[in-house]
Amino acid sequence: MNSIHKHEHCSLNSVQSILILMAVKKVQGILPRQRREAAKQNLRGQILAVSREIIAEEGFPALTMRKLAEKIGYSAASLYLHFRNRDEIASEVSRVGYADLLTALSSATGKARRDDPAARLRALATAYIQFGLENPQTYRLIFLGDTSYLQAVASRPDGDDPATRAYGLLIEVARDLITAGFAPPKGISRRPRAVTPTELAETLWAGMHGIVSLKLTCQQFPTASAEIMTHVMIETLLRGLEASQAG
DNA sequence: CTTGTCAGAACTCGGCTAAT
DNA sequence: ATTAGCCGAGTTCTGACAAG
Repeated sequence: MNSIHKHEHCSLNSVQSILILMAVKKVQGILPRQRREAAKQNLRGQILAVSREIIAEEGFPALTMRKLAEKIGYSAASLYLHFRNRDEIASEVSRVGYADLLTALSSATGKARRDDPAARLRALATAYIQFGLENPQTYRLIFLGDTSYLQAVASRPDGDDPATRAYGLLIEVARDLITAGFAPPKGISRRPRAVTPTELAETLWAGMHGIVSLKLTCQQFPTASAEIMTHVMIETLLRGLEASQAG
């Protein structure tokens, strides 16, 4: 017995019957499609979650399609219904990694006084280095691995790009430092000019990245703790900038 | 009947190793 | 030093199956 016949036993007028029929059609037609889509999204999320787990525990090279499939209880072939290839999974995991980094940096700089760029730089550098050391496999994936994943994140059609936003946060701090008078010496060339926020930001990033990557890749060296290195790097840099301002 | 999902088989490729 | 064979990995093809 179909839905129409069921409703014929009720004392309903024709308009009500049509409305109910439409509702039934909606439940039959659209809701299952929504359910399927929800299930698909759910599985996609599960694939990404397990991928992150594998990368966090064993590193990116350990993320194989067969291992991933085994862990989620499907065949390797099924993974290709949800992702174009392994690179697309890696790009998506990278994007989540950048998003986590952005959250850490935003949270740290947000706690510092807005009108104190030196304090914001200290907070940002500390958070960055702490993130790298506490999430070594994620850091390796997004900054020490294949740079094409960064490009993939930056060129997403939906514009969801936490990598560029994190970079923008660093440039913002650099700009505030310059505005506040923390200007590096001009004159590395014959035609002196003021350093740009981008140049200062990239130099700062090189220092922070240097500490994290040395700590992750070289167990014996450096011997100084990351905490000491961060402190010395930032304070030396700030004093240098202040001195250049005075001179 | 159509559509979407799944798994098994097979293909291709790169890295490693033993034999020559 | 070179080559053949093996192995593991990513990917594709194809047919079975279930849901609508």
